[in-house]
Amino acid sequence: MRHTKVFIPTLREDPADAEIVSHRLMMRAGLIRKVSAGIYTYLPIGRRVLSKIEKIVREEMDNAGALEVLLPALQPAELWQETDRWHQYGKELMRLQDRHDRDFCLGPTHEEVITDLVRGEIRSYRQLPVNLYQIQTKFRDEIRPRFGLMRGREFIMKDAYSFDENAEGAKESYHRMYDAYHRIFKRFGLHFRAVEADTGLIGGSSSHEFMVLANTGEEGVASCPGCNYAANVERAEAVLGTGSDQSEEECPALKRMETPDMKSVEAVSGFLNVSVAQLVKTLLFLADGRPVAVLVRGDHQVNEIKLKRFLKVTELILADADTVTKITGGPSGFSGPIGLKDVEIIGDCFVETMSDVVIGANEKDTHYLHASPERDFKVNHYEDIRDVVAGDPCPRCGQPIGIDRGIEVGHVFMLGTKYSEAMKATFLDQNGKKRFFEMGCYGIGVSRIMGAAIEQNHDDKGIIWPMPIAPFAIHVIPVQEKSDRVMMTAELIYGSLLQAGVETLLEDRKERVGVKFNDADLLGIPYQVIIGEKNLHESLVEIKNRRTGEKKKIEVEKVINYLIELLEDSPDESDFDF
RNA sequence: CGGGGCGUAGCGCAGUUCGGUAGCGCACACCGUUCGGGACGGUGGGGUCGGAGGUUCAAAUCCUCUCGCCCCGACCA
Repeated sequence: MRHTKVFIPTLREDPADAEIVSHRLMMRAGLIRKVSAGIYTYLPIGRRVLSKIEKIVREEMDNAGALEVLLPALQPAELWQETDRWHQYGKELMRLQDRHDRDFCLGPTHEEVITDLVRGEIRSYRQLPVNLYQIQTKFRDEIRPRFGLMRGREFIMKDAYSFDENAEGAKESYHRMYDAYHRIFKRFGLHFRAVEADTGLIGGSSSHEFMVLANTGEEGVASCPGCNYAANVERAEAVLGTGSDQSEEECPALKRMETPDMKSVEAVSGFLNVSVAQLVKTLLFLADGRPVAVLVRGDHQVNEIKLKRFLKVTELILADADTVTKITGGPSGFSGPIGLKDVEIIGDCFVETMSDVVIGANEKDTHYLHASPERDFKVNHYEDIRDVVAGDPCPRCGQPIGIDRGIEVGHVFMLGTKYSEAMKATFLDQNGKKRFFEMGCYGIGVSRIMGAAIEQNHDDKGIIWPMPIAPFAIHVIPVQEKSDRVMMTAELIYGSLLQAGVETLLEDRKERVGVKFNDADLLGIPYQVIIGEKNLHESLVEIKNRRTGEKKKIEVEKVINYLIELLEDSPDESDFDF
């Protein structure tokens, strides 16, 4: 396409309200515009990228035997009342009423609608399994939409739902989707990991998240370099490695120590000149209103999801300063397990292996030295309740694991019969017996992928698209638009590429080169063909690799074949050799 | 919902402390020069200062209410 015929309103300056890099670059490169918080318009280039993403998703879903449908975004309350999610979903559900005051919502997800469809149409095990998917706009009234496309109130998602006659079949469907997701993300040309994940509100027995790795990601991803273990840090098991035990040396007697104003772990460790790993911090929580003391090593973090699961509570709040004093008798910052009364004490497993530690004394400006679990204080339960950290042993093979940041772009769940039971969705099995469908659901955040791809692939000049989802493959840039020779060559190359089926953008604006080059780098089309008078005198044009910045001069007659070969050879970002 | 910040031209901002009738840069239109990394000169157009109410001779500026946006937190595919 010709630049002057496509609407690409680039911005010279960063928009004031865009914080993260993908948001800034999508605004600047003219991919999106904001309409309201968490609500965006996709401009032509943005829409092209979405189409690329959708095309790959469709091809792989179709290959995996899923069938595309389109479910309504506007959904009646009755369906949601059947599963009780009309209430459970809370304020995140966008609700509205029609002119007769009947309740509706804008779908944040489609389990209810799809289950309603299937229960009405599928009667026999002979019709199973079935997997239906759609690419559609979803609505979630987020507490706080943020990060541009990363957390919108309206966003585009591919969701698929599988229905099987039994658990084994459901497992098979799940694995088919899991494999399809691997192919999809590989084809996008993105670095990603599939990780074990928490099932959250959707429920079900098993689930994996697909994370695009980027250091701006919101999620922590623990993964093992030695085996294929990978998990969301929310869920990753923290295990004791060999050698984590302290020496058998006798621990000296407990000793009180003045620690004036030393409230934080770092302050105490600095003041006493001991490592933070020699401290045990005590955090007070209110678990459904009940006070609980939690012990973890000074440099470890309490994992509230694990703790919640262990305590089997729905609400877990870190106690405020007043509550701490009420529970422990001492000021916040000096809490410890010694002398705590009427409080359940949960210790992280690692604490059990420690001895001779520093702990708070539940008294202003005081800590204890040389404390040892069991000898000096009692712990009711030892449990894995902390976040894993880099270097922790892999729970499968024991090698030290690494922690990366990731952006969740896909999630697959085994749902079991949660929805089919709630909605009485049954079929007849071989014996003519009614059974509930075994379900699975599978989501891909289509619009979020666009943002995640940019988070992972950009530099200070702009976007660097992986070829498979780039809006165009080649950007043809004539330098001097007044030169007939330059313009004719540009038109020739542009025309030939189009004829060869290569998606090409021709820079045909009357702008200075600086503007053209800077906008080209901002747009991030993988290869730029730069046509200038100087090189043309020697019948050469220049090809610039946007990712590496590498430039190569090629003879005009050979450039089309050269580019076509280049595109065939480099389907993704990991393969950019000339 | 709690904490912090911001709404002035399409975009980025100054002006608000201390009231005096709105400005800068970019962008846009036209003319000329320039032209392989965001040019220069000239001319020109564009504003209910987020909205409502109030105080005042006079309000972008002070007061009250309200709407919107951004960031942190709790929460979440």
